[in-house]
Amino acid sequence: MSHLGSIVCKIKKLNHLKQLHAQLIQNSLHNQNYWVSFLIHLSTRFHAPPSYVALIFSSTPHPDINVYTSMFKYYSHLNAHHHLFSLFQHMQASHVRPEAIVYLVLIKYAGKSGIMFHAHVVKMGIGHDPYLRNVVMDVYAKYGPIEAARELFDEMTDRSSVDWNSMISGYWKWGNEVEALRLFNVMPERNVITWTAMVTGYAKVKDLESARRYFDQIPVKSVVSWNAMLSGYAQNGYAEEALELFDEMSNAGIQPNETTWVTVISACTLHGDPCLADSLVKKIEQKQIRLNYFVKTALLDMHAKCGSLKTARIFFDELGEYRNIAAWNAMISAYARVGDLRSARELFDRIPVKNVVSWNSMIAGYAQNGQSAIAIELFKEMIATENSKPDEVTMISVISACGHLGALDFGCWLVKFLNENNMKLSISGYNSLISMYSKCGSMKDAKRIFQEMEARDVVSYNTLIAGFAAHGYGVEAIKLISEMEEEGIEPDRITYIGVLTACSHAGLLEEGHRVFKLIKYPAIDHYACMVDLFGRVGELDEAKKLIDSMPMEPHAGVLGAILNASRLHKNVELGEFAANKLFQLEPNNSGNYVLLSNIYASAGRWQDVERVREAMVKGGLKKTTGWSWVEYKGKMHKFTVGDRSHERVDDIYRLLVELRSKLRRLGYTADKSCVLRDVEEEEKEEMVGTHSEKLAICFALLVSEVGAVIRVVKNLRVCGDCHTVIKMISKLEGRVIIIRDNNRFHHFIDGQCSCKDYW
DNA sequence: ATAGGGTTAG
Repeated sequence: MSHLGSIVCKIKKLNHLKQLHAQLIQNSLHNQNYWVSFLIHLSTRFHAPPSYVALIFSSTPHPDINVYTSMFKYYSHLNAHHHLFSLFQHMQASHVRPEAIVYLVLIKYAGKSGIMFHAHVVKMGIGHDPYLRNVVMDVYAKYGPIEAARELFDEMTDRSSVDWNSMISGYWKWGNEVEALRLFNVMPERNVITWTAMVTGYAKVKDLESARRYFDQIPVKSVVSWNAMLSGYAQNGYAEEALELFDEMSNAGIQPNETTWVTVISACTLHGDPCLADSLVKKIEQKQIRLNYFVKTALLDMHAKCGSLKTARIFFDELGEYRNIAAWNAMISAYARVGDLRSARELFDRIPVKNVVSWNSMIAGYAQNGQSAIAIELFKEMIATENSKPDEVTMISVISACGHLGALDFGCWLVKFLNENNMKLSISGYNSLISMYSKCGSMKDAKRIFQEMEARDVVSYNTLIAGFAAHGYGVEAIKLISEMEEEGIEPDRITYIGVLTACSHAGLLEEGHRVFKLIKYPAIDHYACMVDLFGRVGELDEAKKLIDSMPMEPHAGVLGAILNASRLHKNVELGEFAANKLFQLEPNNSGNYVLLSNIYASAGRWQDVERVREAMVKGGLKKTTGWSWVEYKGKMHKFTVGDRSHERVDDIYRLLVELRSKLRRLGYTADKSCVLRDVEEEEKEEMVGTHSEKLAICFALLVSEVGAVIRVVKNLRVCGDCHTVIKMISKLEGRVIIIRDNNRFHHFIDGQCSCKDYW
């Protein structure tokens, strides 16, 4: 027994705990309630793995209330709420009568669902226990309704500072700054916890000056106060201030704890400076502090974001059983960030219990790596899964994916979903809607959302301007500059790129020039826009002059604008100049070869056309063929060249044949391009749908029998043949057709396209 | 025993 005593004295680590356990088994004491609750208590402190703790518990023949209480605390520590409830049922089945302390732990840690035990507490007549009473009130204050907390608070005749502090934090939590401040001012006795709650509260509403003012007034700061201020800076993006405060803290002789390290590591991550991160890791190693899984997860994330993915993975693997949901999520988003969706998905599928961030990381991963359709599929899976409710971040990713596909029907369904689930959007949420509507070709809705917003930021304006630019609404884009200045929002680099692009697409030379002069320090992209503007309206000399006057070397954007202008205005010499430079800059871009060969073709220089084509083949380049999409009843349909995989393929090809005879009857036989040529030359049905665009257009026609507007959305260039088909459909059927081609929109009405320089 | 601080997603 004295040997046991010496072991108990030495317990400081998980290993010592296991030694004690082994010793207890030797002495046959391992299943006695006193020792079991002691072991579980230590397991909580030393972060023992769940499997180990479960083993200790299950080998106890008749666990008493103390054992259960220790287990409740252990599971609370792990955030394993589901275990709490099954354990409570287990306890009731074993006829162990719950005491106040059990309810306290249950209510406190089971969070929102824990409050259902309030009724038990009242029924058992222990509702006046000062600790339990505070916990009930605190849970109401945290999870709502806060009015219920206030009722309990007002009923109390003997309020402690703990009760006051719970109410103040509660009001902050619900964004009620006024009431939090009022209680702070009238409470009889404030302590360091009260002050720290105020610091956190102000940091939460991004009022860091007030937060700092309260922080400076704290008579005796605790390490938690320092951590609160540090995290206030870090969470609001002030990495430098956080690191400065950390120095101040060290100078004041305050020992950082694990939470401090987690906050400081996240500040370094935010700073994105690998050297800084390295020096921090060394500092931590020097101090030989014990790293809990929180710190390890923060380090994992730091390496994933500004170090190496390999090191991050090492941390992830090392965490083993302690791996928490944040570690899984950090690793998934790390893989997604570098485009390794397979590794990301592999981890995602292995997560034991996913949370909303897991779903969001994976959905955003797909959305940001050009897999919009899969992103939407995963979202549908998410809302069909129990216990996984999407939040604003989810919706922003899905709305963005929807915009990339141009799926307007599904976009409208998402808006309905937002309303039905009472989801409030922040400015960025509204911005994503503006972008989605613009990309789906519905500027009316984009404008409506913009006007409905209570407050806008620079991104709201930039998004709407980019939409106007894509649709060729130049005047509207220019107007927004003055509107944003009236609202007190400063235009930035992106704003001017948008407005200049809009001027360019609308052919507004003078207006664009005036806007260009407003820019204090034009960036290279602004020059590219101006070159494009000069080029499109045919002022090729001015464009060339601007390039020569630029203070920087022209990049691919500038030269691409010149090449495109040379094609539009059939200028061989300038085209050759730009193309030769572009071949050096972007050897793998087949588009430049195609443009140059088009220029030669328009000048009738067929030998040169052939030469460019040969050079392209020699360089191993192929003209890229792509996919076209059409949305029908919220589902996207994808087509490619000669595609016969669609379920309504027979209908589609029949429609194409009908369209062909209709065109022929009306005398459209010898247009240089046209569908007819394909058929008559080859006399094969497969050739009818040589281009994916044609198939997509026909499908659109087939499915939108009622609608007046057909939206065809695609990523690649519309070929001459398709252009003819589109024109004919719009004329024959009297429909408006909107095509997204090269990220620009072309509105076809009565066989006319709104863009002057389009084909 | 009860109140204040921490990692992950757009």
